[in-house]
Amino acid sequence: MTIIRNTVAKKAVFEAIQHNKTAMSQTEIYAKVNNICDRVTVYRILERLVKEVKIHKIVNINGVINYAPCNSCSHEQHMHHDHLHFSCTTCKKLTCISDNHIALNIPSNYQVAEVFLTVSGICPDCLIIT
Amino acid sequence: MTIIRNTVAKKAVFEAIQHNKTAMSQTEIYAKVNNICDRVTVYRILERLVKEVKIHKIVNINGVINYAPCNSCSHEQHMHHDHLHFSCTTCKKLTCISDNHIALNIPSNYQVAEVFLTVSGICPDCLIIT
DNA sequence: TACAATTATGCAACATTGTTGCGTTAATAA
DNA sequence: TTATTAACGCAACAATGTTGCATAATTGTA
Repeated sequence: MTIIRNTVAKKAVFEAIQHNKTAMSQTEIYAKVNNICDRVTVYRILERLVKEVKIHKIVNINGVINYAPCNSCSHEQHMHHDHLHFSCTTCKKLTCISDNHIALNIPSNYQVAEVFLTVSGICPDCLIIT
Repeated sequence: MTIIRNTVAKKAVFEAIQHNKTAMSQTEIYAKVNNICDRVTVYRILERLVKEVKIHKIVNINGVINYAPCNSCSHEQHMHHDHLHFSCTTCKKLTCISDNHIALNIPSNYQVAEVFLTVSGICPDCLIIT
């Protein structure tokens, strides 16, 4: 059994994700914990936090992977609840709107792990500017 | 007004996408139309086909953009119907399962363009192997 | 507190995916 | 058949993510 270490960089990365309104990409996270560690380390920390189910991955409509805190969901819930996300085509920000419970009709020969629901469009902030 | 040209490479790319069961990435599409054109040209053709609403983009859970034919949906429908996709964590293949009509609760200050519904897990083919 | 075990890190180098500029080629209308 | 210009090829670049390996740092235990 491996021992999980709570390093300075890991704490910083986790807090950065927790205190942000929108989901962040590795680039944004790296910028926020500026100089605390190498960029590769950020990738490895994110990988570990996902494995520990403290954060989760969401892909925005451009294919960039974003990370959001995994509050309000226990380990068991995590695998089956439905995330509703908004991916802004203007500012590229990814926002978790809420948890929606959606009835899906998935053939029984598919083994479902997670459900991602992403809505693209223009977010309130960008609508104001335009 | 710009004139749309139907080139040899464009036809080949479109047919490759249409005749495939699963959605394909640029890399897979380029391999399938082998030597017919440059890799950059494939990107540009895909961009045009999306604009012409002949194919649509879907992002798999790893952030790779995939392309699927846009059958059974007119230009107007396209922007508003809900695509149900399965993204396999094993083989990375992206499959369109069906069109589901889903009731979403999106705050009115968000301007919705498209809805993407992706389910991750293990597809039937990979379940057999394991 | 000091030490040992091993997790986590930094650096360098690489892989993949996607983009841009520009000169040339080829599809289409007249 | 020719003119117009959309589409292409090539080269170079940019962004994102990955791997290997030597070194540093965390944590349980003595």
